[in-house]
Amino acid sequence: MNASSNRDELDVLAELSLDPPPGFADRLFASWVQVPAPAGDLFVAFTGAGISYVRIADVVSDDADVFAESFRDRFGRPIRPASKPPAGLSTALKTGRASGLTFDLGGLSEFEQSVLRAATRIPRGETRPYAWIASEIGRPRAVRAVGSALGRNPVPVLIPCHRVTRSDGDAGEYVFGRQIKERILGVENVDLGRVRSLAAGGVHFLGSDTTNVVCYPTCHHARRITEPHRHGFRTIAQATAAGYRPCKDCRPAVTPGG
DNA sequence: GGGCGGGCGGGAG
DNA sequence: ACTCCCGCCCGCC
Repeated sequence: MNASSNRDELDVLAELSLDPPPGFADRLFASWVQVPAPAGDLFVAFTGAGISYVRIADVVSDDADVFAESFRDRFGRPIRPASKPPAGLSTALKTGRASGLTFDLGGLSEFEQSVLRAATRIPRGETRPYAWIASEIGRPRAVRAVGSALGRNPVPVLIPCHRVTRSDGDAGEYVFGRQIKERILGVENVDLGRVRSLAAGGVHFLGSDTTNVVCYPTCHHARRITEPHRHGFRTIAQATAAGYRPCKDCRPAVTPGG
């Protein structure tokens, strides 16, 4: 290596560092914001493609540096504070609905993405069993795999995997621990204890004999059924045999075993 | 009501 | 490629 070729290489490097293409920094760096949410402050990371990573500040760490470092560990990419939150975030937090948000879920498998998409369809104040997700995505026996996929949800709270519970009314596992899951569901006004006591009595679905529609117990329609018209069912098969049809909103699933 | 086997995607060898 | 193992499960003994 002689002096002149060394000179050329330096020129090339200098050009790279002095003249970055427009938007280069924005493509290199992801962005983060801290926003208040009903269940506590959220750190939200996003790229040009959408929201890619969420942690609950109080639960993991209030320290933004810790969040930024965990993002870099996971995605191998730098991140810096954003001047404004991604479009639709404040609305999504107010309504508890993820529609209107764009997520960057690159790196997840098709199966995982379809599981997360199904989870976004669970309204605030309601829950669905893991088996419901499995049924929604056309893989009715992949119930446990659904749990595994939800366990890898990079954007918890915004994609509400906390609204997926065990069919016996137990909250089930959660990235941040089951206590946090129960706390968030409490904030969202879900009465899990009621689901649990119904399930303990063998009731997984509620129907109204005025509409002949059968729902999950937390469905907003089920909650409006007055006591004299309320009928419990162990399985959807039993409900349909009794002349009920599945609710079009909560779409109770015919479970493989029942 | 706890324990057990069925079920299935993903990651590690 | 194939096997083994693990996981936010489910329903039946």
